[in-house]
Amino acid sequence: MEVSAISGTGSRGRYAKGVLRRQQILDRAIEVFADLGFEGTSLRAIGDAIGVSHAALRRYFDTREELFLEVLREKDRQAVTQAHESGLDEMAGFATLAANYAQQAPGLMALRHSMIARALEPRNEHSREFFRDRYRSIRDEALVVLQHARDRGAVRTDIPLDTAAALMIAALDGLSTQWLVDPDVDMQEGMALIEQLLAPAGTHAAP
Amino acid sequence: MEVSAISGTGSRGRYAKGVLRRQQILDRAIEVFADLGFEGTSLRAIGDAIGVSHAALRRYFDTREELFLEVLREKDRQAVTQAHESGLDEMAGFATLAANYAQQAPGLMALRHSMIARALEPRNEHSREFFRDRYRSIRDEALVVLQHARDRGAVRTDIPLDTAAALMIAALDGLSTQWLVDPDVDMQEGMALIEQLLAPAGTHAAP
DNA sequence: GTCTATACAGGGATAGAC
DNA sequence: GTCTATCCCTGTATAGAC
Repeated sequence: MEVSAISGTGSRGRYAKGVLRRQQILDRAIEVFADLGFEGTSLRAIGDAIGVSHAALRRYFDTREELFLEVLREKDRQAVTQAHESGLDEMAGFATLAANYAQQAPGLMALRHSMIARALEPRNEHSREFFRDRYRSIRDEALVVLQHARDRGAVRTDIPLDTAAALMIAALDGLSTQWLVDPDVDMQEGMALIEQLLAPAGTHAAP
Repeated sequence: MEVSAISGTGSRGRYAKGVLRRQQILDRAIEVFADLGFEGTSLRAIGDAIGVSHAALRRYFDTREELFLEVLREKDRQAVTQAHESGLDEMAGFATLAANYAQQAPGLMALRHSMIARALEPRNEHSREFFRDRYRSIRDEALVVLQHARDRGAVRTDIPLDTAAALMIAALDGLSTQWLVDPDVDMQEGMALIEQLLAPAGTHAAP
């Protein structure tokens, strides 16, 4: 089946169908996850939602673990794109914006939680490395934001910014956890507080 | 309920054996978990470690989920007892002490992570309520510590302490996560920073 | 290349014998 | 209280149709 996905290129992608199928699997996986949660999103459930057998999924992903990791990779790529487009790295109040972003996607946060839990299994170095690298990456991104903020005089100068970056990511993660198990928890409030704490003495967050 | 597991009372507890067995299951579960992780700690694996079938465990715990929740409940009780004995609620630098405590028990932190992930499943309200209540409880405890610290002038007065309590717990959780997937992350450093941020301007943490 | 059918080992839960 | 046997589900793996 020579299905050309990209119109206008003129080059019939010989594996275009496979590429589309792969993307379809990832999309359906997220949908099924939203309904049935992590445990419920079995390979058979994903296959059923598409109309193929569970064995077919293995043409595209070696393991279920790898399938979910790819979901997370894709969401990360989308988030990076969105952040750059909206100039988030230059924007003040990004901590509360991050909190708001997290609250828009509770399913995604839950999936991350489930996958991190699996990454802590003794023989799952592969997933553990994924999250190790991911956290290093987002700490670096947070560090850049903090440096820009300090340049504007919005962050106190008596603290190590790399530690502050780790702390901000940690606060976001930890507040997400509390919020996921208890909707009464106000993530925005918590992230606003850490922004206030990071600001120089006598400064208040600008609207 | 004539349960008497404590020697010296003179009354032979009719269910003493059952109580001991129950405790034995919990103890072995932790040991097996340390070796095999969460997935590996199946009811059959725990049963094998004791010398009974997996079905026997159901006399003491309705589900595997409940068994692990009881492990966490017990660890929480022990932590509260230890904290009160060492007067932790009066002590300065409790954030870094908490970080140190977390690092002493990576297996326990991993177990909590796995159980929280399961608590996020759509039809697992029971576990979700457990963690919701647990977080409310430890936020309250953190709030008391912060109030005492403020009374001593160790915490700035322009922030809401209940939000600060949630933030400290979140920081501890989030830093734990980063440390679990990357031993290079320094939890103490992160918790020391949030202590510094909470201190009034011009104050430095006393040794 | 893509997919179905099938088999396998292992999981939690459960019923009923002893 | 503990057992065995069983049920249905899971992820993984392979063979072969088309």
